[in-house]
Amino acid sequence: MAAFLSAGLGVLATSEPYTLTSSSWEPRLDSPFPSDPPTGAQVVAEPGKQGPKNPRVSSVTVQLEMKALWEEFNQLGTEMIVTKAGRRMFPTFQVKILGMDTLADYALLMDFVPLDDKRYRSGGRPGEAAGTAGGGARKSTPTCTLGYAFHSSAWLVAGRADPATPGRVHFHPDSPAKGAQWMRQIVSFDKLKLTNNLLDDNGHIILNSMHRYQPRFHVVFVDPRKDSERYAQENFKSFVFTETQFTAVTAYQNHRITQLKIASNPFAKGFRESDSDSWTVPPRALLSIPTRSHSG
Amino acid sequence: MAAFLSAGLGVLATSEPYTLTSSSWEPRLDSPFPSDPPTGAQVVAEPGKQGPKNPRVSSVTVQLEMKALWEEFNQLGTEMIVTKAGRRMFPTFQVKILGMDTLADYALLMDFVPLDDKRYRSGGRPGEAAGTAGGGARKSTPTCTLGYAFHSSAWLVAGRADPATPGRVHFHPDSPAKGAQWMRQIVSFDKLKLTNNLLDDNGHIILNSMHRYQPRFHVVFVDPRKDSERYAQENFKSFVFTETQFTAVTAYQNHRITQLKIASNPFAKGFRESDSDSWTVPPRALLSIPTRSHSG
DNA sequence: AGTTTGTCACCTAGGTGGCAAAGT
DNA sequence: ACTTTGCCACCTAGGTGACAAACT
Repeated sequence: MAAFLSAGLGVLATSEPYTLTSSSWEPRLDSPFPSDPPTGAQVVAEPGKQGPKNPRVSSVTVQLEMKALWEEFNQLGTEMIVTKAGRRMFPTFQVKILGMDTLADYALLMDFVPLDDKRYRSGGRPGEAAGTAGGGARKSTPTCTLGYAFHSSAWLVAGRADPATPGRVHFHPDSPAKGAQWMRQIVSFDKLKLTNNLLDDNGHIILNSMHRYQPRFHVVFVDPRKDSERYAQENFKSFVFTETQFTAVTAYQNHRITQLKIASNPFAKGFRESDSDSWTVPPRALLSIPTRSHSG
Repeated sequence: MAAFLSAGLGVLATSEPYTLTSSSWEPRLDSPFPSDPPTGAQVVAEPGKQGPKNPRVSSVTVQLEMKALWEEFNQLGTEMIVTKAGRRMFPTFQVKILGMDTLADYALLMDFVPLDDKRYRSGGRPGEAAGTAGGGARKSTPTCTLGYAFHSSAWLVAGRADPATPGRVHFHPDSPAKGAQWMRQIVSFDKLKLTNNLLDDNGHIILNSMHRYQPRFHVVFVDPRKDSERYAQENFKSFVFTETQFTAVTAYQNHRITQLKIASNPFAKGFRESDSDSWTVPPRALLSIPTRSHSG
């Protein structure tokens, strides 16, 4: 299926750690990680300088759904489980799209870029978190080990990142489709799964456990011209929502992340306490995840 | 989504009762309905004269999956439940496709045409089935009320067909896709649902209960030419498998149909008797229904 | 009397985190 | 000591025919 786009994908560099390309920022206090850019500042991501763009994509605007929930997770340091068989993300990455050419064909896809070149570990005891890290190449000073309880204590830099995994992308299953179709309702990436299996042959996204990642969202205009490869650079637009960054883990490290997942993910309802009034998330966070269908 | 094809759909006439356009046939004894053409004779349907065709579709060949199971149902007189919310078909219509241009785009769709202009009812007592039908406009003589037990007794003609329902079509959700993708594995129409709700707004197939229908399968080459509407007639090819014809019902009329559904549909396992050895269907009939996915 | 509707118990299919055990 | 794996109970989500009640 993805053959129609393969040429255009070369333009998405996925190997180097992601850095914000636009706007300045100041250190924030609510992140458990050093040197984090601020989040939640923009409703619609500013993709920064990407060169001249086809108006078919330059006018496209994207809105992150469940933004409040993402921010709630991000303040604790979002973790996403990776398994051999592949695990969905929660929250699910969902967007509302505006500004497409209703009659043009677009493909939507996601990929994940490393947020830094570090490997983390969940070690030590509270108090010695900042000082006793192993043979790490830690450069920046960890500014905060805030008031949340880790499974053991805190995130420590454990060294340089493991070799980069194959930089896979995930096409939304409905790709390609007309702009009108994409804009009709919320687009949900609920089929996307994360795995730590380097040999995965199910097409899942391969990530290294204990590493941090930034999801990216790409809108690609399917150029009908025969020499469309020549225009690949102008025919896509990328969006980054910093509040969706996360640490890949094989088991949750921060117990408050676990509790928030249980409180907000319908599939984890079995682990909720009987009284369902003590949620920290608003009820709308529990609304069912919209899906898109072609058959209508 | 279907906009790219709407012009081409006009060529599919769905209003008049379907009749076999090719080959001769003789009366058969295993059908509970009068004047039924033979079934199961051809592995691949012969669509008959459809005018000159684009080689992109003329070389396409289609093989019905679960053929043995379809025939088993057809010998009893297949019934399909229709509900207000929409009900899936069982068996599911599934095909294996050969002969497509691997690089060309195709859309696959189904529609349903009336098999005759009659309305049926499930009336009378055994023995008086053939003679005492109500004020029907019955023209042909019912030849067989074979050795199976109806809920009451037999299918009687109850009069002329109700006004034809809106002739909806169901696009396979993966449409459009490359020939290579369609041929990679079995294509399953398991998202298709039948309804008796004339006001249905879920895009389901609308049928009249107590009427007989012939499912049809259409392969449409998505012509990249700007004036593709001009070539609509040559760009599609239709296939009919007579063993898939059925009567739409709101509740099963033939108890042997019910039992065969229970025996062969995994979702009806709850109604099976404890010993699972007394099936009349081969174990392969119970294999899971393959689905196709774009995300790989 | 025949047909349709809505509810139900019982399934399939698959997404949760917990947890013990294994791995490193 | 920390991380990963496999299995589990418990969910969501939705596909079955049975059945009683309603409809016509």
